[in-house]
Amino acid sequence: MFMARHDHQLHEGEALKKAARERLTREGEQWTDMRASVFEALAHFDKPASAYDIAEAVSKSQGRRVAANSVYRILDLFVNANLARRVESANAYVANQHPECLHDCIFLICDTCGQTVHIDDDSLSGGVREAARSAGFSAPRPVIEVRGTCSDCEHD
Amino acid sequence: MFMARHDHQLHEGEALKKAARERLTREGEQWTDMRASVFEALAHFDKPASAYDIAEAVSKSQGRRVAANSVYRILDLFVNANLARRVESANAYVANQHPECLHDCIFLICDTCGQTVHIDDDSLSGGVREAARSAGFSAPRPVIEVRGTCSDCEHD
DNA sequence: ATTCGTATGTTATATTGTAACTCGTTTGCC
DNA sequence: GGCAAACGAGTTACAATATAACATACGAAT
Repeated sequence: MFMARHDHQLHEGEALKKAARERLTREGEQWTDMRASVFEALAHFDKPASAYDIAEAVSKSQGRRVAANSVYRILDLFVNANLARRVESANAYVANQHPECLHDCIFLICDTCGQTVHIDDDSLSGGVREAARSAGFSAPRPVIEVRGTCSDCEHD
Repeated sequence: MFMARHDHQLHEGEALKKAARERLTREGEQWTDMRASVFEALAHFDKPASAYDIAEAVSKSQGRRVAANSVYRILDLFVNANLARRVESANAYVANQHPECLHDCIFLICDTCGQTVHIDDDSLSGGVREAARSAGFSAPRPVIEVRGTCSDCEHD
């Protein structure tokens, strides 16, 4: 089976941070220190991170106690602005590697190690959207995730 | 777009309860009073119910305090036995209307009223499974849900 | 200077989910 | 019958996730 190809850029490190900042400001929102800290913490995790994980990381990097509360607010903002995604079946968040373009994305989450890979396949997500529409749902936002075992964990 | 058709039976009321009991006993599990109560409570909700919602309903029907704890155990059993499904994006559960056959199912959840409809489309879910496999994931269990607005709530 | 909007802090609380241990009943075995 | 094993459920405690309500800080607009 063929995967939909991405010809847009995947950002990382500083480039990702810059792309995120630009995206957020283009939305008319501010790129504050706090938001930068939260984004940085989020981007440094190599698997989906809970709001509390992020609160802890930010607390460390700031040398003061940052409440989960504030992190939730910023994560909500990020999700709305397409800077981050929520992984529903893990109650956790990941940074979006290409905040400039909209996709329904598909997460593959390893039940063993928690590693999560993110694929885009607009034909699949489009099919799901269409199915929802023909059932009378408007403004559909597909949540497509797969729990399973990744190839690394399979070799045990 | 065409929907995969279901030619199997949709159960309701007593028939559903009977089908659930048969399925569970065929799995080698017991159909106890407590399990019957939980199933009944679950089946009576017209939208996904949290474990705590169910605990409350069961408490009422039994005239005594039933802890959420016990309900969770039974819900897990039900999910494993295909008597119920978990709606990940709502942290809630629904009864499976046809416990005798396996499907990856797709939930459409109205963000306004909470109503949830359940569709099966094996070509869509199969596509998601395949995408996961070709990314190296084994034993894939798709979670496909759509948040949106149902046709009833659209007319406001 | 005052007011307003926005971002964040602070505290409290609600909701969802597990862990650990106990008790009672049934079943099978001697 | 007596006993142990297996299972279902009760009970208590707690962990993890999420939201609500209100206070404070600060810059921009009037």
